[in-house]
Amino acid sequence: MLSRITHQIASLIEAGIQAAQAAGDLPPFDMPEIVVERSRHAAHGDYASPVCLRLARAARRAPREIAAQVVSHLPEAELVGQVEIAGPGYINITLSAGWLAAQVEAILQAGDRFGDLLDEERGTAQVEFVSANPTGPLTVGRGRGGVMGDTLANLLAAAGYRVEREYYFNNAGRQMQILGNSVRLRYLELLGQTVEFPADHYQGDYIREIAADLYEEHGDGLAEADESVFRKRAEAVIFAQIRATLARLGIHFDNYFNENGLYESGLVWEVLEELRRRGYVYEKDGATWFRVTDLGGKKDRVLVKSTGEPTYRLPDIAYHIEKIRRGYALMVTILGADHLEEYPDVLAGLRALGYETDNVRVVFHQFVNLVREGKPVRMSTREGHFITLDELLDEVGRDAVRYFMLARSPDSHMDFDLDLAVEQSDRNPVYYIQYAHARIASILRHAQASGWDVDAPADVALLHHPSELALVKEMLRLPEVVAQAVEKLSPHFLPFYAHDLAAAFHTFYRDCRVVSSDPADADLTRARLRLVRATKLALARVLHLMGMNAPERM
RNA sequence: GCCCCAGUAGCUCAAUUGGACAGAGCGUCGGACUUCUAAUCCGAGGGUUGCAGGUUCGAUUCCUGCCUGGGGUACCA
Repeated sequence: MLSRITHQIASLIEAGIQAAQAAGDLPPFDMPEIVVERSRHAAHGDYASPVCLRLARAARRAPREIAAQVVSHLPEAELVGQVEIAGPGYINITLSAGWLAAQVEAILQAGDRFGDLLDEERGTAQVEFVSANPTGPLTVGRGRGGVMGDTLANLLAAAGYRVEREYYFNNAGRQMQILGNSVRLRYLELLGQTVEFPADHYQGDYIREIAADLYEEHGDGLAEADESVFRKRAEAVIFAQIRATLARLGIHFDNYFNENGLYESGLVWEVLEELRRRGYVYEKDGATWFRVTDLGGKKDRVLVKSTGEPTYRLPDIAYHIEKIRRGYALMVTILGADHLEEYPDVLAGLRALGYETDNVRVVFHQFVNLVREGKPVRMSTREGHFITLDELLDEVGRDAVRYFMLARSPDSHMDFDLDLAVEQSDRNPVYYIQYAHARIASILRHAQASGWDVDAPADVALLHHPSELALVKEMLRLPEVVAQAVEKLSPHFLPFYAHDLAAAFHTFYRDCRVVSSDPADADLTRARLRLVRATKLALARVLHLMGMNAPERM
């Protein structure tokens, strides 16, 4: 009943084409892909298919003639109201008012699972995101990846996958040593020693804070301690901070995977040996190189430095193999644009080792530019002057951060204007959407206070006002939007849809009074209560998919 | 130099992977609260989709070249 409308219409058209061919009214040809899309203009009905335009060549007929044959053989269907042939040969379909009204009950029945794609059985999907090493507070850029990954995970769950969220990190490595040493040097400063603080060390105030805490606890007792003591403390503190920041955003992980595990299990070295055995590895200048050029890559890359340490490409290949072995149906990694160069090499490595990579997907997002007073804010973790994700949350709040981070296509560079976000907070699109939800809650409270039973059954066939039907149509788009966002791994469709849905409700609110004091309208009131309850469900679902709150009052 | 992403209304961004007349928000201008929340609604204005070619029934979308901005081009992650 709630399967996607585009699918339903496509199968009707396909049946129409087959019937026309069987009757000899259309010549035989291979069935094309039946494209069905939502009409952009009201004059073109609700849904349209340009399929007859594409058939012109194969059928050797004018598109309009083909369309006429298809339409005359179209099977009967409840959801179809009116069918028209228009323009060069489009088939335009207007949904039936009665069917639309009846969908209100279907939505209520689906409850908080409305929007789910129920038609397909899928396995487990894994989404790996954020994955920042614990060297400092999360940046705003990580926030974008975090929000995108978490929302994609929600979407995949709605699309029928079981979902695991994973955070991949490395607490060994050179960066962590520098971190530990940074804290150690700040600590020694507190003991009154004069130290030279290298430029490539972490400059941020958070380093001094960790050092100060250690000083408070141990006095000068750590004066002779080595870097690892400070590193362990820094890692614990920073990781706790990172988790706290993510929790503020509503992000929680099922699994934290430490890169160390790949060394402990020996997988990293197995991968290297297997690549070597297959002839993709050679030695040069004391380092071990990956012959990516033989695999269609642009440039050979170092896998193991002359120091004996692997570069990140090698463990990254091993990590993907580890994931593949876990048997996921789909693996999605969210990465910033700075990984664009690396990732093809990882995939090439997997293929070279004989792994299928069709279900390994990666989503790159472009950088977030923070803008303050019209000027870009340069961000560098190392140099220590940056706006942290925490500070952004302080200023703007979770719902707005999530909304803005989502409301752009991943490919789009994002300017996040801090002044604007704060200054305009009461005119925020976030509030427009949440207000629709709160308004419905208010209507329901009002109805109850006036003695209505908001759970009472009703005859939804009474819903036929254009604004009522437009609202139902808008709600029925949700499964399409979920499907589209999952297909393209692009969560930005959600905020746009949420806005459209809220707009449809606000228009309905203007045109149709829900709770009437006229006894003659009692049945209509009951029907409209059903409608707004369904709308409230749909709005809440979209907001929750985006990880935002659906407030009862504002 | 080479690679990737972007270039669409004054600003920030969409556009159902090639479909009909390119759409929203913000900003500007003008209207609507004695009625379930005006954080709302209605209307107006705003465009040679960076430029030039090409592919076809049809291009913001695909191809070629150029221009501008961002990122990358590490034995850093």
